Amino acid sequence: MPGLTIAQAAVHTGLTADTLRYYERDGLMLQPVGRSATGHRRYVDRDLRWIEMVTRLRATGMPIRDVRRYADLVRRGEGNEAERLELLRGHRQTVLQQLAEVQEHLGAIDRKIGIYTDAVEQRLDLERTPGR
Amino acid sequence: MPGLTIAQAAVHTGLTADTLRYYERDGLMLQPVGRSATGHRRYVDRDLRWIEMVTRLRATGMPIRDVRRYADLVRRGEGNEAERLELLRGHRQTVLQQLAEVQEHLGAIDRKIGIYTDAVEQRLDLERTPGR
DNA sequence: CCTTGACCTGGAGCGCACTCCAAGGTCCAT
DNA sequence: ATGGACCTTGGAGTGCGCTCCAGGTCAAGG
Repeated sequence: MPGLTIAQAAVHTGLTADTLRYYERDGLMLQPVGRSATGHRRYVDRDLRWIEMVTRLRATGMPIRDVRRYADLVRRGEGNEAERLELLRGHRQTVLQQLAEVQEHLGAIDRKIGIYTDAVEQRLDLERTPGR
Repeated sequence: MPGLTIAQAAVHTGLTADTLRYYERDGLMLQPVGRSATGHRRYVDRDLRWIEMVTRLRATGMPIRDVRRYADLVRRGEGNEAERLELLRGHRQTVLQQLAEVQEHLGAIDRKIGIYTDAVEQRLDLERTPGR
């Protein structure tokens, strides 16, 4: 019987079995995952590669609803590459902006860390030379 | 009457008035925001600067509960700089890791964008030279 | 034969971070 | 002094993305 069980797919993708079922229910898969004779899901390569893409989109902050829109486009087959491109490029811009924002905020936090580091070192110095 | 009204503070901080009240209720402020004679909040400089720090922590993904822990430390006054440092440094590491992860995923998405760009351009070429 | 355990489904529940609302008081320009 | 914008509180509601659960099927091992 080819393909991975849902538990194996969970390990492989780093998601939980619950999340895999949820993604499928929610229309994020390109097609329903195949089933064994007894109705158990079998994840084949194509499924796993698609889940990897979904994971990348999610990990970069794309909402489920937009992942579904993308899945819808891919599912419809060739001919809408321009639309897919627009969606991905839009997402790219969003991510770049977020990255820049986070980096700026992190810079400010780093400066704060610098201040506390100085304060703590000064305290240590004082302790090292007691009697003021 | 000194300080900004909640509406003005909202504009200044980029948060909503509701969120400002929520932050205060949830223990994220260093002390309760001052009030006018009639009980309306007045945000002074110190409040606004603290909210900016909170915003930076939130924007870099720190959960409310950790911001509150940090606020608790600062509220307790001098002497726990080492603890604050530990909290901020821990957060810094988390953020750096996230940034790296997002950048890696974005790289993969960029490669996908490249593929679609090629596909779309090829389609355009075909249209430009009809009758294959 | 019986238990164990992996899987199934539909649906409820949860944690997070807000966001909104009702009912009422305040401010101020005309 | 009146209308309308703004503020107060406590508490309920929302959207997101899972996460968990009950009750059931099925196959394999002891």
